[in-house]
Amino acid sequence: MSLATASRAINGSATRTVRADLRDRVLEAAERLRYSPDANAQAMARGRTTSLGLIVHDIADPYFSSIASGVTLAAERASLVVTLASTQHDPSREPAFVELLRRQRARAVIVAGGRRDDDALNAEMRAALEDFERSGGSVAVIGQPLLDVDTVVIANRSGSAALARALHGRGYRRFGVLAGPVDHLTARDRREGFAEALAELGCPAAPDAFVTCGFTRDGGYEGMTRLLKDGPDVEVVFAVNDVMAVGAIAAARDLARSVPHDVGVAGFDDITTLRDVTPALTTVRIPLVDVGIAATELALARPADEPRLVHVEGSVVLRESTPGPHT
Amino acid sequence: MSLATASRAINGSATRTVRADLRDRVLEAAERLRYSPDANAQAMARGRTTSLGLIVHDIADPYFSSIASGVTLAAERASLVVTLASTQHDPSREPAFVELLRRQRARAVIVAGGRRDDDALNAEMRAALEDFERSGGSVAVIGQPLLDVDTVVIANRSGSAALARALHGRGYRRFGVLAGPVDHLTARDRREGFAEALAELGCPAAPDAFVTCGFTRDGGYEGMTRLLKDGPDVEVVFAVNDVMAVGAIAAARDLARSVPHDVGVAGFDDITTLRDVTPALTTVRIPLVDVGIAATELALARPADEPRLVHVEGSVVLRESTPGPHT
DNA sequence: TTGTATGCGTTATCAT
DNA sequence: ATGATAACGCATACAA
Repeated sequence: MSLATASRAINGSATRTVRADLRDRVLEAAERLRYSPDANAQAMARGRTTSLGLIVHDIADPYFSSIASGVTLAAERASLVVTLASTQHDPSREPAFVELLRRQRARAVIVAGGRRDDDALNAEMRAALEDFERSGGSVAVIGQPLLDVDTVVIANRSGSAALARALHGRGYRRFGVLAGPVDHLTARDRREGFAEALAELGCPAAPDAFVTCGFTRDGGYEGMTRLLKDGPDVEVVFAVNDVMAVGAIAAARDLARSVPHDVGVAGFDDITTLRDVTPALTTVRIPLVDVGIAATELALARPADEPRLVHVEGSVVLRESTPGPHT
Repeated sequence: MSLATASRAINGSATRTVRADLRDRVLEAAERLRYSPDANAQAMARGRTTSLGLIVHDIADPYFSSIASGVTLAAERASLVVTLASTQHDPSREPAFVELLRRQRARAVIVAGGRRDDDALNAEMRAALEDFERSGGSVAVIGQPLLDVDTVVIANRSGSAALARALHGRGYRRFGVLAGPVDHLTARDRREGFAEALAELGCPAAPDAFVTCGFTRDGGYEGMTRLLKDGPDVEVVFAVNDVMAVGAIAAARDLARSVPHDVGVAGFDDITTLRDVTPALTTVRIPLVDVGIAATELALARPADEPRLVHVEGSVVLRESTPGPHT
C-alpha cells in the first residue's frame, strides 16, 4: 500500500476513491498511531492554507471582541482557523501584521477598527493589503471605505444623525459632544453626523461644546470632566462610543452631577456587556457580531472586479440615560 | 548566487554569515519583487512553527477577552502568532480544537476557562492534550489543575472565602449565593470557598439560599429573580462572577428591590468594563491580563518533568454595592 | 564565504 | 483503483 493511497483514504481526493477495505485499514492504522496530518505540509502541497487573519485594535475592548466573536463563528463555518493580531491601539503596526499574515499565506485578512485621517499610514496600509492580495489572499475591512478593498461600512453618520433627532425629539436643546480624537474617522463621522443633524434641526451645538478626547473609557471620563467644568451648560452629552459614555457617567458622578437628572448621556454601539449600566444607556445599536460575520463572508466570497461595500445601519435605542430635559 | 545564500541573507543563519554586498543585493531584490517568505514552508523545513493556540469558551465574554489580551501580548514578545478558537460555551468541542491545533503543529496551546465535573470529558481532553504534547507541543491550562499539565491556578476558594469574611466584617449575616452550574468547577470552588468561610464564621448560609443558575449575565438575572421571589430573605447576594452580578442587579431592579439598600450584591473577577456600573460592584480582583501572560510564559518555558502550577491570588475590592446591612 | 543537494510531509500527475 | 514520483518553498548538512 502506497503513500498516495493512504493520503487519499485519510484526506479524500476530488477525483479518486479508495476501496472500502483498504480505507478501513488505513484509518485503523492512523488511529492506532495517533496520526495527525500536518497542516503546513498540506498547505504547501495544496497551495492554500486554512487560516484567516483578524486584525483588531484591542481584543480586550468589547467592541472588538464582539466582532471577533462573529469572525470566529463565520470562519468555523468555512472550516478556517482564525489568527488574531491585536495592535494595542497603535495603527502604525497594522501593515506589519498584514505582512505577517501574508507570510502565513492566510486565505483572507479582516481589518477591524476605524481608519485614521493619516495619508501616509493609509497609503502604507493600502500597499500592504495590495501585496497581500497579489499573494492570493483576499481582504475585508470594517470601517471606512478608503482602502480600495471590500468593506463593511458602518453607518456612523446616519446613526448619530438619527440619535440627534431622537434626542431633540425628547426635548433636548443644548448638546455637548465627547468627540474623540480629531483624526479618528469613526469618531469624526459620528460627531459630524450628530452636528449636521442638529444644525438641520435649527439647533446647532456651540463650538466649545465639542470636546476632543481619547476614544476610550478614560478619554470619556476626562473629556466629560473638562466639559462639565469649563464648557458651556449642556442638557445632554453624546459620547461617540458606549465605553466613553460610561466613563462620562462616572465623571459626572464624581463631580456630583446626576445622570440623567442634571445631564443626559448617550453613547454609540450598544455594547452587550454595558446594557445593564445605570442609568440604562441611550445609544445606537450596531450588530457587531453580524458585522464580523458579514466581513468574513465578504472576504471569503468570490473575488469581484470592484471593491464591494456592505452597509450596516444602526438603530437608535432610547433608554433612561436621556429621559428628556427638566425631569 | 544560490538559493542557499539568499535564504541565509533573508532569514539569517545560526552558523553562517553572508558578505555585505551580496546580502544587500539579495535584500534589494527581495524588496523589489515584494518577496515574502512562506511561513508554512519554513515551518516544514525547520520543524517548528511560529504559532500559539488559544482556546476560550467565548471570546465575546470580557473574562476571556482580557485573558486573550494577555496571551496576544506575551505571544508577540515571543514572536508568535495566536490562533484563536472559541467553543461557544460547549466544552465538548475543546478536544477537537486541540486536535486542530495539533495539525497546525502549534508550538503550544493555552486552554482558558474552567473545567467541568465530567470525567468522560476530562479524560478526552487529557488524551487530546497528551497527543498534542507527543507531537512536540506544550500546553498550559488556566483553571483547575486536573489535566496533568502546566496550569495557572486561580485561587477561587481563598478569594471567595476572603470575600465572605469581608462581607461578614461589614455586618452582613444573611447570605445568598448565585452558584452557577453544579458541574462547573470554577463556580463550585467559588461557592464552596464562600460557604466554608461563612461556616467558620459561625454564620452558615441556608441551603435554600444557594441558587443554581447559568454562568452568564442571563443566568445571574434568572437566578436572582428566583432567589428574591422564592428564596429566604437575604441581606447580600454573592454571584460567582461579575457578569452574573450585573444580571442580578438588573433582576433586583426589575423586582423593585434597591441595590444596595434592600440587598447587597457582590461578584468575582473585577471585569474592567464593569468597573463603572452603579452601584460600584464589590468583587474579587483577578489580574486576568497577567493570567494570560503567565499562561503563555508557562507554556513557552523549558519543559519540566512534572506539571508546574502557578498560583494567582485574587484580592477583595469592597465597593458601594455592599455598604453593609441596614443602610 | 558560497554553492549543491537533500529532506521536511503532503498532494497531484501520470502511469499502470 | 492503486502505485510511483515530482513538486510545493525553504533550511541545512556537506562539499568546495
